[in-house]
Amino acid sequence: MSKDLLDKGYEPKAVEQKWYAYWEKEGLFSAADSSDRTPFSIVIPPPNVTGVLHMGHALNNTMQDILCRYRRLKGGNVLWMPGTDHAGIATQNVVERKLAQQGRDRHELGREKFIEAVWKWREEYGSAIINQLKRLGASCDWERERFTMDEGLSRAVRTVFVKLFKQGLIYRGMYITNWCPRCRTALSDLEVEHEELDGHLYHIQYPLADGSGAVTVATTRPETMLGDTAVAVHPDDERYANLSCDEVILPLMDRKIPIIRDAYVDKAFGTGALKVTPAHDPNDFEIGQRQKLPSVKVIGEDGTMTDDAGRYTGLDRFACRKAVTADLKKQGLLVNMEDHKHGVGHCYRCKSIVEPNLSRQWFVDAKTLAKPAIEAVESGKTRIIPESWAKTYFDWMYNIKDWCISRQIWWGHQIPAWTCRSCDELMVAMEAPGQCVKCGQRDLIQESDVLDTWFSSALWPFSTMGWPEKTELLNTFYPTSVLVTGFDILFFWVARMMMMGIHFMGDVPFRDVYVHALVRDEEGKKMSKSKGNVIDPLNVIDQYGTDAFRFTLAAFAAQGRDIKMSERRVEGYRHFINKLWNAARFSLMHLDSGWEKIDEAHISLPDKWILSRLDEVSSKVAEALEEYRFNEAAGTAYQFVWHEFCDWYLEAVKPVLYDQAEGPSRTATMQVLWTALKDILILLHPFAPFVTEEIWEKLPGTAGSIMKAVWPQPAAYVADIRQLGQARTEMDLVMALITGIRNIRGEMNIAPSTKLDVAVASGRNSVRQTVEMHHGLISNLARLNTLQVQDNDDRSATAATAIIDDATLLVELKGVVDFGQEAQRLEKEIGKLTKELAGVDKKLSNQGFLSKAPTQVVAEVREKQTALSEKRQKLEATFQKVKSFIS
RNA sequence: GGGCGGAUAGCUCAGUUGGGAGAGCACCGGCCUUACAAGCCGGGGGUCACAGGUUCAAGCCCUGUUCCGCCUACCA
Repeated sequence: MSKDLLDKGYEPKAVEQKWYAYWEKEGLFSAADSSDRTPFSIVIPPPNVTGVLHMGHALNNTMQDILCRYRRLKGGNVLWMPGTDHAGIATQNVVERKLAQQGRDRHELGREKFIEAVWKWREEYGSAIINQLKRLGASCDWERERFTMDEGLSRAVRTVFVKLFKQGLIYRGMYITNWCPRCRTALSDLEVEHEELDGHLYHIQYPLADGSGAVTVATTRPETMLGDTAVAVHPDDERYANLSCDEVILPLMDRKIPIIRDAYVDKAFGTGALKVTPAHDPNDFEIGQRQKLPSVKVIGEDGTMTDDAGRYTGLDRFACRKAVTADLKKQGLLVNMEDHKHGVGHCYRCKSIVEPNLSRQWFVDAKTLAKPAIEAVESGKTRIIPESWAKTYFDWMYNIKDWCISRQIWWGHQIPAWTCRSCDELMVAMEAPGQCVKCGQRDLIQESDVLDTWFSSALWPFSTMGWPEKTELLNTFYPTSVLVTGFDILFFWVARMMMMGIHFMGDVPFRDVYVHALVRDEEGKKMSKSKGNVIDPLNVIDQYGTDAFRFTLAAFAAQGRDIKMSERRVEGYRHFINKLWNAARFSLMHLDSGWEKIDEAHISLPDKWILSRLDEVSSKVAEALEEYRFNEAAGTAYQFVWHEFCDWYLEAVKPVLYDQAEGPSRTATMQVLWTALKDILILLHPFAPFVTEEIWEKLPGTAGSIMKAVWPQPAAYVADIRQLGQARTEMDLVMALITGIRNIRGEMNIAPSTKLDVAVASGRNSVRQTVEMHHGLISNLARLNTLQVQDNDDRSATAATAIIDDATLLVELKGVVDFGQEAQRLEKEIGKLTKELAGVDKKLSNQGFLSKAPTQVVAEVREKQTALSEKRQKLEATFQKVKSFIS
C-alpha cells in the first residue's frame, strides 16, 4: 500500500498556485531559440493593458494553452509569445477618467506629463491581465513578454512607417474620416460601430436663385445643410433637365450654391435631388472632389458648430439640428418630416455618435498590401479554419479601403514625421532630423498625431521576435504555427498582420488561423456589462477550479458555434475532475512503484483491452487537437476516462488487487493500471494541467514535472499489438453479457445484493471459451452466484432470457421474481426487435437496393437481418414458454 | 442591400467521405457494492424546422420557405 494517499476530494486552490509557481521557476514554459526539436509557435493576441480577463480571453487562451501543452508533450520546441497592447484610445480614456476624478484633465498636464502619467498607470495596473492569464494556467514564455510600446517594438514601428512612406504606401492628405467628437480623434472605418436608430428624413426646399421655384432635398442630418456647397441631380433626370436657373439659395445661410449633375445621385430616391456637404459626408466629399466644389466645415472637432455655421456657431451639433429644423419650419421650407430608420456610426471606444469630418490624416495604401495577403490565403500558404471565415476575409480584402492610421491622441507611437517651420518641408525618418533637408533650418516640429493601435499590433508576429534584427528566434519560429483568435478582430488584426508580415518578412505570419466563436451567456445572449449578464472567469475559477473551467470551455468549443456558458455546466466538469482524482486515489492505494515494462505474458483481458483503447483514444485526441476540434478531443478523453477506464477497467481490476495473491498476473495488472493512469494524466494534461500535475507528483515512478512527459504510445508497451485487437472482441462480448445481466436485474427489480445464477448458451466454441476463461470477471461484475456454460438451448423454465450476439443469456429467476413481469419484459423486447427487423426487411426487398448498393453494405444488412430474426425467434420461444408457465 | 451561421430528446448541444440517431444535464426506478452520493447500476424520451428534389438509400447533397442570431454596406 502506498503511504502517499490522496485526500478524499480534489481541492484546486492551493494546488493551482503551487504548480504554476513551480512551472515558472523551473523554466518549463521556455522555448529554445533554436533546437533539434520540431518548432511550434503561437503569438498571443495581446490583451489591452487596461484589460480585465473576460470569457473571450479565457476561451482564446485556454485553446492556445491546450495546443502548446499538447505540442510540448509531443516533444516540440514550443514558443508561446506573450505580451500586452498599449491600446491607445482605451488606455488614454482610462487615465483621463482617473484624472477627471481628481478634477484635472490632460490639457492642464500637458502632453509630456500626461504620457508619464500613463506609463505610471501601466506600471501600477498593467500586469493585472497577465496575472489573470497565469491563473488560467497559460504556459506563456513570460521571460519574453513584450509590450507594443516597448523600446524594441517602437523601433519596429518606426522602421515600418519610414519604409512604407518611402515606398509610397503611406501618404498624408485632407480627407473625410470618421471623427469621434468625444475622443477628438479620427477613427478608421473599422472602429465605427453601426447601429440602426429611429431618425427622421427631413425634406427641405431650396428656392431657385431666380425665384422661379424650388428644389426639394432630403436629409437625415439637417444641420449639415449649413455646409452645403451644391445640390446634385442625376444627369439623365428629366425632371431637372430644363431648369430655368442653375443655382439655389441655401436657406438659413442665404448663400447661392450651384445645381450640379452627378451620376452618383439615385433618381429613384426621394425627389432625386441631393444636398452636397463635402466636409461632412463621405459620398459628398467624393462628389466635391469630382466637381471641384468648395468644402465648408460647419461641425468642429468637439462636436459644436464652427464659425462658418452662421448664427448657429457654438451650438452643439444636436442642439443645432433642433434649431435648424425649427427655423426651417418657421420659414415654411421644411415640407415634410418622415420617420426613418438608418444606420448611425458610433465610436467603438466611447459609443458617441461619429461625425464624418474633413481633416488632414495619414493613410496606408491598403489595396496594394492586400493583394499578396489575398493570394496567400487563396494558395493555402495560410489556412483559415473554419473555412467559412476565409470567405469573409476575402470579401473584406477585395473591397478594402485605405487605412486611416493617424489618431489625434497622445498615448501611442508618435508619427515619425517632421515639418520645417520655415519652408514646410515634410520629413519622415527614424529619428528627428537635425535640420531641414531642403532649406537647412533647424526649426522643425514633429507631427503630433500618434498611430492607430492596430498599426503596432499588425507587426506583432515578427516585432516580438526581434525584427528588424535578423534573430535566431525569427529564424526558428517565423512563420508561426497558428494564430488563435476571435472573429471580431479578423479585419482589425489578422488581415493587417497578413499584409505587414508578407510585406516585411516575405512570408506569411502564420500557417493556420483558427477562428473561434463567442462565449455567450446561458441564454445565448452576448455578455455585456449593461445587460448585467457577465460571468467573470476568475469567479468561476475560484468556485470550481481552473481545470474544470478549462475543460468546460474545451468541451463546448465546437467549430463555428458559439459557446453558451453557465456555472452549472462548469459544475458538471468539476465532477469529472473529481472523478479523475478519485480514480487516482483508488489506484494509488494499490500502487507503490512505477514500471518500465509490462509483463506481457501475464496480462489479463481487461489489461489488454484498456491498453488497446488507450492506444486508440490517444491517437484520436491527438488527431482532433491537430485539427482544432477541441470539443471532440475533450469529449473523447472524458468518455474514455470516465466510462471505460473508471466504469469498466477499475471495476474489473478490483478483485485482482483486493483478493488475488501476489504473483506474476497480479503484478502485470498493477503494471497496466500504472501505465494506464500515467498515460491518462498525460492525455488530460493539456486540458487540466493542474490536477494532472498534482496526481503525477503523487504517482510513484514518475520523476519531475508532467510537462516533461511524452504523449502516450501504449502500443509500445507490448510487442505483439495484434493480441490487443483480439482482446477487444472478447472484452466486447464480456461487457455485453454483463450489461445484459444487469439489464435484466434492473428491469426485474432484483436487488444488487441478490446474487444470481446464470447460464450462457452458445453453439459457438469461441463464445463458450471466452465465457469460461473470464468466468470470474463476469461473475464479479454481474454479481453472480453461479455461471454455467452450455452448448445447447436446454434451459430452466424459470429463467429470464436475453440474446447477446451468438449467446443466449439465461438468468435464473426462481424465487426471485414473478413471471408476469418477465413476460412483459420479453414482449417489450420483441416489439422493439420486430420494428427494427421490419426496416431491414424493407431494405432487402427493395430491388434497387440489392442491385445498386455496394455489395459490402448489402452483406452487412443481410447479416443484420439474420441476427435480428434469430434473436427474435429465440425470444419468441422463450416468451411462449414463460406464458405457458404463468397460465 | 449583400453575406454567413443556426433550427436534432424537456434543456444545452455532438453527429467530416450519404448506409446503425447520440452525449451531458434534467426526469423515472434501484443501490451508502471496501476510489468517488461531486458516486454506482438500469430505464423512458426524437416526423432530425417546413415543402419539394437528387439517390437503391438523406439529419447529412440540391432548391425554395419560415423563424432566430451574427457580420458587413456610401443611398441622402
